[in-house]
Amino acid sequence: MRTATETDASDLPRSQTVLDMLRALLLDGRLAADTRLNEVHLSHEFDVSRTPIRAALQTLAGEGLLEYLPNRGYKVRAIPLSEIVDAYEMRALAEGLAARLAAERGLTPLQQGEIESALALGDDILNAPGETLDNQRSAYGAINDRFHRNIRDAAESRLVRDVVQLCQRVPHASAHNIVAFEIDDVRKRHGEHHKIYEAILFREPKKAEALMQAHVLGVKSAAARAVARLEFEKGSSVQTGRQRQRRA
Amino acid sequence: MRTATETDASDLPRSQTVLDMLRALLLDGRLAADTRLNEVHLSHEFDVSRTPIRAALQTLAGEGLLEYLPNRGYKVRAIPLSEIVDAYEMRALAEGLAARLAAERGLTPLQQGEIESALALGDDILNAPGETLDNQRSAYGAINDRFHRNIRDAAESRLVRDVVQLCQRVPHASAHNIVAFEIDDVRKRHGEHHKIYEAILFREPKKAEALMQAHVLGVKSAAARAVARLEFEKGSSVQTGRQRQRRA
DNA sequence: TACCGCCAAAGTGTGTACAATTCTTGTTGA
DNA sequence: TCAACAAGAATTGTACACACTTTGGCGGTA
Repeated sequence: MRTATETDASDLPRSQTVLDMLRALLLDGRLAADTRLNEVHLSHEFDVSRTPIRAALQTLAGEGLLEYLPNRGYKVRAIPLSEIVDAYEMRALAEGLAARLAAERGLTPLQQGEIESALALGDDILNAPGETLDNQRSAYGAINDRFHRNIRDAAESRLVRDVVQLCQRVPHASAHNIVAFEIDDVRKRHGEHHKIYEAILFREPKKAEALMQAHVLGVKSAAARAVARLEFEKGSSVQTGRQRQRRA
Repeated sequence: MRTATETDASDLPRSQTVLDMLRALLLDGRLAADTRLNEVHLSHEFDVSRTPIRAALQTLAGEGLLEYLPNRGYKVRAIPLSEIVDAYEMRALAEGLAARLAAERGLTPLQQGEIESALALGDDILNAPGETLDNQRSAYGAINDRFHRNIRDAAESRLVRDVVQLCQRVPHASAHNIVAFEIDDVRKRHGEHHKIYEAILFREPKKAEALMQAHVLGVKSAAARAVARLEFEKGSSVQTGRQRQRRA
């Protein structure tokens, strides 16, 4: 998600590595909630001094992944389930606004090309007969990113970009979970992409906003279903392979 | 706006002062856009070492007030007018969501009391015959804050809180500008507060959300009118006092 | 036994020296 | 005159030392 050219208010050349690695750890949930992060320990772990460690921790606290306690350092913030749900609600509003602004301001030829190729690639992937479902889903993740990112870019609003980023940095609230979706859900979302693009292309701000809001909320439901399915499979039987195949 | 108890992912005891002073400078627009901030210079200015300065700068970059360039330090980010407008649009959505969530989850007796007293105080202030208009407006600022803050608290969503904070930290996009509003605008906004509170009290999420969105967008328009009026007065004549009185 | 205060250990907050990078400026050559 | 280059200055990036705060344990006292 993060690129080197992104002016991200992050920090320093060397700290960059530390920051990215720590953030990945947190987003993947590999660090338990309420775990306290010792600066000296981390500095040995990453083989740097405390200075870049502190910089990274401060940035992560600013992103809401860590909690800061004066004179007592940082600890992993516990994310309540409600916050993950809220992240989808908020993102629906923010990306809806992005779609509206994009429809108002119009697309550059480049953005238009990017989006159309993303849509076409999506069509191909979802219709490819030889591919396995898992391959289709994981390949679709990148396509999905490209579609949404180009619309956000077209909105030309830093604030919208920041808010979406804030929502995506809530652990487990990212669309990367698409790999666990039902394939029918992925198809449905892709169809919605087409409709949203049309609305933006035809300069219908209200329609684009409404469609995008519904789209993201649809993703929320699909994610909830995916989580419920995974929980069910984990808890009920060891034959997850058969169940996954039947339901997909 | 910031209190000591707020877990704000900011930073360190001593840096706190530096951070707050620098932020105030930036929000008031007292530092020109693209000004580069020299760490050594600032450390002499505030009579601390570079360490707390760096911490403050990093936090401010995270808040979007500064821009970070690797190996080249921080500079004041230029805020385009469109971003101020976007901040109101985004805040309308976020506070709308807050109102909806508050209506869904309900108010605590304490929040109910806070809001009702804010509404009553507002009624008193706006109806007080002896007060000057300027006094009324500045006194209303705190009331306004209290109303909105309690609704956000009732939403119990960290993300909503963060997004609103992000919007309010866009220079010139804060409701503190209320001191420049037409007094009739302030009266209108106050009336909307009453309606919003009713909707939340009667547990009407959709209605609360719609009313709050319209309310904040109304504030946007009022702010735009206020800015236009100030520009007009500044550019047209020196008799600002008489004009302000006539229009108010 | 329960409670209080003191002390030591651990860990964070700050200052500062030094390394690495970027910017400035003066010089040289065409 | 201008461009390219190089040396020096300025500025940021990192490491590390030390001061302050917090915390947990220990012993003494009621």
